[in-house]
Amino acid sequence: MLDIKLIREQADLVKQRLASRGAGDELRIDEVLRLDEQRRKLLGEVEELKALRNRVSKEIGILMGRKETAAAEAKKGETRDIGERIAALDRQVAEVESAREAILLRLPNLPHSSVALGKTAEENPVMRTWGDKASFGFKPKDHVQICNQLKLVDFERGAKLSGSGFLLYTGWGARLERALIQLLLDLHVREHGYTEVSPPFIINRDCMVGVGQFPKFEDQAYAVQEGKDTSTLGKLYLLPTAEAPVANIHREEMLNDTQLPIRYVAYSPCFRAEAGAAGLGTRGMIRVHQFDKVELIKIVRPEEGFDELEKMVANAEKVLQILGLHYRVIMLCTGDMGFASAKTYDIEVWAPGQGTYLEVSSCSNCEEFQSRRMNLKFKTQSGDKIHPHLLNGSGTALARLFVALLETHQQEDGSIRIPAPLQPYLHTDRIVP
RNA sequence: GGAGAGAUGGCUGAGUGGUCGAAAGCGACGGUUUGCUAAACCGUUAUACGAGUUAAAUCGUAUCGGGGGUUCGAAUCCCCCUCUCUCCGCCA
Repeated sequence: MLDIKLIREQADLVKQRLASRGAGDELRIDEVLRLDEQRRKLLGEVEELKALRNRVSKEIGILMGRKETAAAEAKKGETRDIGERIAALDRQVAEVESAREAILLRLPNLPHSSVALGKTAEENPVMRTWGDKASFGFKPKDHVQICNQLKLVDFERGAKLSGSGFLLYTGWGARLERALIQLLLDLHVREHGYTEVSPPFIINRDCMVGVGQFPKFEDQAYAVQEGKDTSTLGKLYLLPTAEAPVANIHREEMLNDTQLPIRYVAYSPCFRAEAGAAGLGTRGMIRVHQFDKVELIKIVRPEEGFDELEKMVANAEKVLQILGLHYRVIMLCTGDMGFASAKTYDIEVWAPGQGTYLEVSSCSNCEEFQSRRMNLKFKTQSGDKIHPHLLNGSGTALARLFVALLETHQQEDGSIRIPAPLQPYLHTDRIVP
């Protein structure tokens, strides 16, 4: 959520930076300002009436104490109708306030000044690449062929269980997936200093609003119901990313400066309805409704936010480096950035069988956009209470990593060479037909 | 799922209709005293929104788990919900 004070005081700046996203959000600013002004005007009126009521009530109390009942009754008559006027004004305030809130919750974050201007993904600058595209002395297969031949994933039966876009990992495939999760968690915990957490996979609405997933992208989530009746529960949702629960761990809290920076790493499955992407548009494991991911979350002082973002990207890159996978890091331009982010780097891994780069990580600094939504603050050394920066990054998504790994390390004989760091987890150096 | 108990400021905990934003204690912070430390003593110690100011000061409103109601007035009475604890049932 954007700071309403910033919108009030620097409306032109806010409009200009929203406009750089190219989604037309700047057109809502004047409406916000109008509602905000209306709200303050109504607040002034109703608070004045409440002050009057409080004053008279207090006098009545004193009169009652002195047993001057008649005088007290007279005063009651005086204030009786004030209550109705207050109630009416309160309703108006609530209306205006929720209209204002509805827009504010749907306005995306302002892109950071260091972000490249652009409209589409074509304009995302490449920051760096690592390694080289794998070359083969034979015709490389794509991951679907490999999975079928080595019986790593049973696509048909996955669809039988849950529908298209759900995967059934089998045999070495299931073991490989588990080994990767373990490797990634250990890497970030032991070498990068993150604290491992394991969140619930079913989360409430507040988590979704807190990270900016809701209300704008409500149709992307799977809502769950308990049995027949959810009337008293409110809706719960399958997490689209571990970011949603983990970033919310300290929601509504006042942290101490000494607690920062906080770094969490979590494994979770991720559930994406992908509404509007009928049939998902891709075959195999590239785009599915459920995939595993190891997620990185940081809560940091604002002045450290962008340094910590660079470190987070480096942490995610390390995953690909130790697995010997060629990748590139791109910066998302203003037009391609996600809703909550002020600055985002994507890491794209090379998948030889696809002949394309696949996004396996997206690392963002959301600045205080999310911490304001979730009322998360910390007390600085000088005693100020301010919102910390919240960062999230994939470290990394698994399904596509799985694809790149198979396609990169496939051998002419149909086997898969397992990179050394993964071998202790999988207890083999090769997956053979 | 059933029965009961509870939710108050950073923490413990008092408060069953009227100067209660809230006693007391602890903690924290500032000060005095002190050879040093400790102790003692004095003081300060919530958040949000709005008005105000260059900035403060200051003023107003709201907040005692959340929402609604009764009343001139609610931490206190009524209703609904959530969560925590204890016991029973069920269960991995």
